[in-house]
Amino acid sequence: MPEKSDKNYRERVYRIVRSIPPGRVMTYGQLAEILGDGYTPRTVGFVMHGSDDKTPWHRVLNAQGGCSTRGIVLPHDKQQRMLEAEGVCFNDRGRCDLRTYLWIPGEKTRNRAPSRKTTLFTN
DNA sequence: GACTTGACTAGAC
DNA sequence: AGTCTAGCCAAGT
Repeated sequence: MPEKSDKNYRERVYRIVRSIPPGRVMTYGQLAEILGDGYTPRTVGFVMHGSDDKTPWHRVLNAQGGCSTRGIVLPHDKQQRMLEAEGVCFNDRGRCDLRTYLWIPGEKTRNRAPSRKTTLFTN
């Protein structure tokens, strides 16, 4: 149980993000839900903004399976490229299939399903 | 201490 | 399928 220290929750976020294996991705909402203490995707995003090089921030995507870097200093292509290097396939719209690549902590690693026509989860 | 901004999301139109 | 709105929390001003 964290004591709700100032920067404790941030480390918690980093820790979770670091636990994401290569070739897998997580969403801000998912992270917020894991944190649970009333944290929201916004907060997670803000934390990720100050992530270190040790944190695989590129494995964190938005709920739509795309990069929400909002064109700050990070070229969205960069993140996509890094993920592609790890085996994540993106469609023409720059979105990956979360149903296939979404990582859920605690779940067993399952083989990556073959690209099923790049159908989006929320059709 | 109030106001604004931000690497978000879900729901409504 | 795309656009708009409201809710949410933390940090900076």
